[in-house]
Amino acid sequence: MKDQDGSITADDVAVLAGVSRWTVNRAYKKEASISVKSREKVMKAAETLGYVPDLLATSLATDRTNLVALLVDDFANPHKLVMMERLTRILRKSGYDTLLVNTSDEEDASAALLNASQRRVDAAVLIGVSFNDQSLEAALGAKRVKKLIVFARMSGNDNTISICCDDSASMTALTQYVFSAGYRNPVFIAGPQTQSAHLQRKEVFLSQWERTAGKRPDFLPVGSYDPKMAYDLIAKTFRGLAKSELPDVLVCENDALAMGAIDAIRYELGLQVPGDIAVTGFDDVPQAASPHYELTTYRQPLTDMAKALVDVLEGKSNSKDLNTFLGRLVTRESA
Amino acid sequence: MKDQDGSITADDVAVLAGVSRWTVNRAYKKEASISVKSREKVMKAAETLGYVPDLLATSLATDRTNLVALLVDDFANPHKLVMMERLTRILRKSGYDTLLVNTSDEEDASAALLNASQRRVDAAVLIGVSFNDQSLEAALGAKRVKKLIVFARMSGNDNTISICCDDSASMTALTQYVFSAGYRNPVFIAGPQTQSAHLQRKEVFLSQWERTAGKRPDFLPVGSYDPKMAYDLIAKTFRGLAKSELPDVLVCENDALAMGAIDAIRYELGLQVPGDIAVTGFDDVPQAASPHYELTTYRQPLTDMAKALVDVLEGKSNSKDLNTFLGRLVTRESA
DNA sequence: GATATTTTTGCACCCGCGTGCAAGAAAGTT
DNA sequence: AACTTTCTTGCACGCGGGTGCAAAAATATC
Repeated sequence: MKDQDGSITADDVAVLAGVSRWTVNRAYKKEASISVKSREKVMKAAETLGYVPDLLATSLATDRTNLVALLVDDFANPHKLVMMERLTRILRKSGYDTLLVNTSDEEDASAALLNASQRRVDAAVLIGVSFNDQSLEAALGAKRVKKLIVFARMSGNDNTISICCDDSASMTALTQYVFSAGYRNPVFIAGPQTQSAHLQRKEVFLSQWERTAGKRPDFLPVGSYDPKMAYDLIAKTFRGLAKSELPDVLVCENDALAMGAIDAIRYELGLQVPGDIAVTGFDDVPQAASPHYELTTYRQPLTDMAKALVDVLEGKSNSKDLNTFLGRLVTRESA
Repeated sequence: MKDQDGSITADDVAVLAGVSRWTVNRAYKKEASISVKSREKVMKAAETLGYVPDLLATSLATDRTNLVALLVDDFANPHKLVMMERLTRILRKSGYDTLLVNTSDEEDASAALLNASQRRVDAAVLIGVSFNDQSLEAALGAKRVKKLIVFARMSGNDNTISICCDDSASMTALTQYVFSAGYRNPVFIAGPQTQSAHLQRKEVFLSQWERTAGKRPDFLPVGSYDPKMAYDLIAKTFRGLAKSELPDVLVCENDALAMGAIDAIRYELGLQVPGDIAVTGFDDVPQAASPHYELTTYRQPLTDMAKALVDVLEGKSNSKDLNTFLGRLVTRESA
């Protein structure tokens, strides 16, 4: 029995179909020169044998794996789950599979990256946050990685393609909304301050607000996009302050921070949201819609961004301006 | 230049080191018979050239990819994020990479699965929920998948290895806790009722409670492990009922449902948790600890389970009793 | 110093499929 | 019918490395 080890090769199909192995493979190639008869014979034989072409061998021969490494380092943020779902689904639709690489452990990050490159991924997509320059550099150092893409985040590195929504436009919209809603004393809750790949939300908000309201707001950087961390920091920072010393709105860099903020305001400061302090987020994670948070936030056009990613992978990305995606402000009760 | 296309092969290293290609490869094999001198020469040459063995070629030759497909179909449950983090990290530590396969789209599920098998994954790990029998069957049909593992869930299929915590023990503990806390009128909030791979929590709870309190509780099946769905169903089911008609505790199959339940109780029924209706969950997702939920729940020993998974992958799993992991009850304010 | 052992190394062939080219078959021309 | 042109097909060789065995080198034995 040929298939006793469970693997049927093109050769097996070839003998059954009465053609050569190469004809078998041609049958699977869309634009191959092969007669309809042969293709049918092959396909029928393939079906009865349960043959499927081996992607390993194909990849080795073509130097194209149709594999994308997705580097994630921040599993505390529920938005990552949303991104993963969207990316894997859309990538799959275009024929790509996703290698999930956990880079949350600093030590293992470069090893994991090296490993992915040894698998000759067609591209590495970073949806992490605290990618310090070493990690990025390591990624670039792995020559085998043909493309390095920073997703949903700007990149300062030239060897990198970044696909993200227009932080400037989005934060401007948010700023205007917050201002016109009557808030006058905001504090910006920022995430980790990274160098290579970062968000511009803080800068945009601070300068936009200054331009609009005349004074530059304070900001509070949280060590990571973790609701708990935001909770603790906000509790620590604002506890015991008089009403007049408190901000009237916390503009948070994303929903993870915003949810921590809301909890802290309610359960540590004993205040109302939005009555005493309003809160805004960014991302529109599923939980943001819960009646408990009712978070005013900004939803990125993830599907479009993912499609742009596919275009980049297939080399048909027209230009470099992939940082101008526009999402939409989702206004709820929290501000 | 050899490396103009970015790929240095063992041959390149061989000429630099002045040995044959085979000696180069031997240098990378731990128990290979090679003189220390040669190994050093090779390693030095490899380093200056930046050589790393190609995993694609290795996999093809050895029929071992060190790749595990992780099939996920339920991205609404934050616990999935926790599992993914844990699994990817521990698998990586043992030399495995993870292929993330999104099977949430029913149509694409089998295609995705087929694709994974074409990559000759060493195993497919299901951490999904609504795997109906077709999906499972499809997975088994893909001969190339050497092992099929159902993680954190029982499997009725014999060709499948299931690694999960002891639903019986855990739910018994939970039942006892709830009963001794004085609750007498529980309703069980169940997830989708699947066949092949399912949880036994409902059955265990119902029978345990019957044994303890004398009467079999009602249960409410939710279409998916989605907080929103649970929210809507609970709102619809209990709205307008008199206090006496309401349960005093909702025992939920997992935290996702429990969080939806809590929100519904508070924001739709206008009642207190746990004052009017208490709630318990299962999984101990990060959000369960938030002051808003303070959810009493049960934490599975994910790390141990992941390690057991590695044992299975490496073929050194002693027996079939991988369903007896014990977690611990985490008691908080919600019940 | 010659022979027997053991260690190290090289090599042919294989994993499953892709590419470019040349031979063979089919279709089109006059 | 003989000859072109076009379509199909087969094949050598390559992708990068693993395996088992035999030749070569190093070491041990008497």
